[in-house]
Amino acid sequence: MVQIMLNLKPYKNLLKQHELSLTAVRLAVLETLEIHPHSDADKIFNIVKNKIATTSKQAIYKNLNALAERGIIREIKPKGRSSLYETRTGDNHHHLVCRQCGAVRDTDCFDHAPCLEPMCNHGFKVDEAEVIFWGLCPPCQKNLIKTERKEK
Amino acid sequence: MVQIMLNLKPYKNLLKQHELSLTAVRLAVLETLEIHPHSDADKIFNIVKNKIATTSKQAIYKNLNALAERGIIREIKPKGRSSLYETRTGDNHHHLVCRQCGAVRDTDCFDHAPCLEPMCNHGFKVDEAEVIFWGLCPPCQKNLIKTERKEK
DNA sequence: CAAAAATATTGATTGATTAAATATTTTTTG
DNA sequence: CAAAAAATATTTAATCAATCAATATTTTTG
Repeated sequence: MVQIMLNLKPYKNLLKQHELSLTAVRLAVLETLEIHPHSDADKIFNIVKNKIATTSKQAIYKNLNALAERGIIREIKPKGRSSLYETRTGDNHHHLVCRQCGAVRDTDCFDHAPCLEPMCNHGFKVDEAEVIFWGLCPPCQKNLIKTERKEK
Repeated sequence: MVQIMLNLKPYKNLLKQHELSLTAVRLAVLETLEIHPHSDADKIFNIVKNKIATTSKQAIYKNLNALAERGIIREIKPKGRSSLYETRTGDNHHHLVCRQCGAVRDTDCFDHAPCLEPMCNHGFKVDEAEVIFWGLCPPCQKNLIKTERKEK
């Protein structure tokens, strides 16, 4: 098991600013997301449980919602999966999701904010563009080629 | 109640091409989606039930999945909502979703296919870009202004 | 450190969606 | 066109993520 030292001070300040108390579970959730971006509640729960054996899934969910509401973390929800969370926020970056294995990768926004300008906005006041690129990650592309060969 | 006559022949051909049988429920689902784009399974179920009183939600779900798998319809899933379906496919168009009332509107893809080109693709082979623009629709913007005035 | 506020834990519940088994409809074939 | 085969529909039960409510514990504040 690898121990990674994280500086949680910036988060502690951020939580204070948002009038959120500094609880063990909350900090553990943030730490987990720093190390494992794009995790879902279940995965976070299992990781946090290693540190805080008595923790509950409910606490994980509540914290994820509280943090996401305040923009401290960001929630993405590719269809067919549970919600995923990440600490990288405020840059409107996008995601690549593998149809096969579910791998998730970040990719930058095209420009400063063109993503917030749809072709026709129907009078909508747009504040967020959520972009998911669906496809196959490199390993799954290779597996597909192997499978195709076998099928011949 | 307004009766709208729809020509379902193109769909019948499409279903044949995909080796799907022409069942009453399936055609009713397609007809419903033509008239009410961005409907969820429950809404479709209720509308279809008016025509086919004995129908089941299970049949609706199975048909939606079968049609979506073959690209005959498209599924979108804004976070926090059930899956929505539409018959407009193949043009990689995007969606505007109102945070307040949930209204959904189509908006065209920016260009022919730039949406399929993320900044950095991490070696992914991308085949679809799913874009949801979040914001407020015109009526909800007005309501917000009213509410702000009242609060003063 | 004690009171007040916020959060955590526990247990039950919801809601969308899927699974499995049987009945019915649609398609195919002679 | 009728019977067999295949596909689909219906019914009932189950799953899974996520939320709600009530009580216990922790954190914050003065």
